[in-house]
Amino acid sequence: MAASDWSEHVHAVLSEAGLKRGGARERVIELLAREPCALSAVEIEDELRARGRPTGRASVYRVLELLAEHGLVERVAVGDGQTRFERSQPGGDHHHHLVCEQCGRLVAFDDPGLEHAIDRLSERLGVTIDSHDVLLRGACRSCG
Amino acid sequence: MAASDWSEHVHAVLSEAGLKRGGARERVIELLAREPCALSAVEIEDELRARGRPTGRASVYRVLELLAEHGLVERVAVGDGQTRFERSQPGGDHHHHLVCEQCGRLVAFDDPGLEHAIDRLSERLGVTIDSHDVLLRGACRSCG
DNA sequence: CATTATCTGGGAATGAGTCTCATTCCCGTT
DNA sequence: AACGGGAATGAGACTCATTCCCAGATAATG
Repeated sequence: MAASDWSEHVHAVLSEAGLKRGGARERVIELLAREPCALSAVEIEDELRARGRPTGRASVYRVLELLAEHGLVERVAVGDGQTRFERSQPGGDHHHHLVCEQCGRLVAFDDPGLEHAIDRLSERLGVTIDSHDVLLRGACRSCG
Repeated sequence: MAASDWSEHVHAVLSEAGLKRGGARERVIELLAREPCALSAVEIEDELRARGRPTGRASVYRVLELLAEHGLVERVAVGDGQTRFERSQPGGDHHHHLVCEQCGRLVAFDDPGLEHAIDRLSERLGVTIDSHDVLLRGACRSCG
């Protein structure tokens, strides 16, 4: 899904939900569309200000919350005390992350074996799993 | 590993590292030894005060940091804005958690299949994995 | 028991995230 | 094009976990 497709998809979903448009929303969506890397609310606020489009903190958090509610972004926790957000893949596809302890870079990956193991786990434990997160810590290929 | 064994192990490791003893340290260690469930620093501070052994906030955080550095406790992030800590198992054994979205309870589990999937992943991606976290969100057996 | 490095705790500082509320904006209706 | 009401926005106060600072207490050692 290209950035522009994602952004169109977002607008379609939000309009479908009967929501109006607004400057702050457009700006945050546009930024997320162009920067697929996981961004924190603070980074988004700073980046928008740096681009000469200052946007209220409350609005940034509101937009992120709204997008998350509609499954349009995913929260990514990498263990620094901040919540990061990145646009989610279509069709329920999702990936996880490796945090490189040397360079701090975030490496995305997906793995059917891992997903399968989690599915089986759900049955074994007799619980319902709505969602899951996996975070690896280590050295990325360049640093390892 | 029984609680008392863990507590002895902790004292052995810290003494080996040439550290002195102190009241705050003893109190936090004792509490963690008896309550294997993942506790946050705030909960620890409150619980100690409730037991009539008030302990400075800074000391609680310092002890937890110290124990974590020596691999004696593990940080558990469940996505509320707090870091939780629980005594770590011997021999590198470890488990993961399911957060019940209904009752908020934390359910611990382990799964060789999951660990295996992560091991293979390391090879497939060509990266070194030092540690990993898995967090499931869903409904526990009583709520599901 | 003197010495000294370590430990402790009160409180101020920090920083992410939340809340409030007055103002502004969008958009269907007139 | 003007209107009206609900939605969206933003400034800043606020919460709350965590960190920092520093002066005073304490444990181990000789």
